[in-house]
Amino acid sequence: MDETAVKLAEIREEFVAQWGVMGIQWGINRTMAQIHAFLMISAEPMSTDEVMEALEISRGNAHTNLKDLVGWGLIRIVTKKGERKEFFEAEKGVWEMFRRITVERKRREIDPALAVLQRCKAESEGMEGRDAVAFHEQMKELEEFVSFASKMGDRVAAMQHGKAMQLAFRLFG
Amino acid sequence: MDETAVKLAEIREEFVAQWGVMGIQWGINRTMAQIHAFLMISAEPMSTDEVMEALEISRGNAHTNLKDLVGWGLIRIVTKKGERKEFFEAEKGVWEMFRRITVERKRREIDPALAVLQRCKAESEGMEGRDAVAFHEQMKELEEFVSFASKMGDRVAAMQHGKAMQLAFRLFG
DNA sequence: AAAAACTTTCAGTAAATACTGAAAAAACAA
DNA sequence: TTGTTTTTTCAGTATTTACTGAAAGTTTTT
Repeated sequence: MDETAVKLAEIREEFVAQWGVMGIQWGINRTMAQIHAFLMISAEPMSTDEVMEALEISRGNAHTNLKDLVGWGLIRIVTKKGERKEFFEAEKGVWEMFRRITVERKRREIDPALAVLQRCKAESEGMEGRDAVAFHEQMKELEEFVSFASKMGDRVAAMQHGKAMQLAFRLFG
Repeated sequence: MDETAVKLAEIREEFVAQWGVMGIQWGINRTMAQIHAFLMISAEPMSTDEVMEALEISRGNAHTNLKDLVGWGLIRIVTKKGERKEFFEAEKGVWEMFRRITVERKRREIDPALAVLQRCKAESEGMEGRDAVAFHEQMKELEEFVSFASKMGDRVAAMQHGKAMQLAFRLFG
């Protein structure tokens, strides 16, 4: 292996390691972020065994996190002809990644919160007294905002890369 | 305490509890989310002791999470004349809350990721070979997108409620 | 059918995170 | 100054989350 190849391998490892550290701050686990990083910079789809070896993790850990990433829509399972095992390939397009993260976060974080707010709003509807009215009003404002955020998420997720960027630049470019 | 007051107390407790559950899914801790919920629906600023009592948590826990919330800009310290202790009051406006969360998340999650990407991009600059070029290209695309997201965050955070809503409705209303 | 290749689950363990309660430090009052 | 109130820190503990390695399950091949 020549000098350049060694250097490249180092940078790639550094990227995977650092992306893992980021993962912790994003509230997803380190391994999941590392696997995602590893697949993002892999030219070919990788098998569970290759992931295990590259990150020095157990089969169970690799399996669980690979399947979680599939659940997030950030990687997909592919098969190679003549091979029996599953290979995993990352979505590489940044806009598509962003779209899928938006969809999932909305589903996991926004919508459940909205349900809580709607229930609290409904249950305090029509109650009398300063405190009750103030509570109801607060729930209403939160609900309206989160509901709006939820709709925005849908709209953004429905956009094509080109259209989205065109719009973004028109606003802020 | 009349029936309505009992009912209200129940809904309020339910809201605090559920907001805590949400907190876990958002990657912040349960107690922090509960304190935030409690202060959001409190008419008056609350002392550490009142928070401890309401949520049945220790002084250390209350203290740490109150100070973390201050760090997020979601609550502020206020003093009452004649009282020596500190009281805490939540920012109640939804847009202002959103703005502060945006600012902090950018600072804690986006900007560090951007730094990683910029470093990886710079270190693979000008390297030769298919793999190196592909890696550099991927870093470049990620960096450009995250950099753009970072700028968007700044713009949104700088907007006043009215302007933001006006814009949002023009786009998606 | 049995064997081989591969995937999934899970009990046990390791590591990270959150919380308590009490002691130390700081701020203020007498 | 000394005593009182309030805030902050932190060692020890509890709880939660992540990970391992091996067993069980599944699919495909022979």
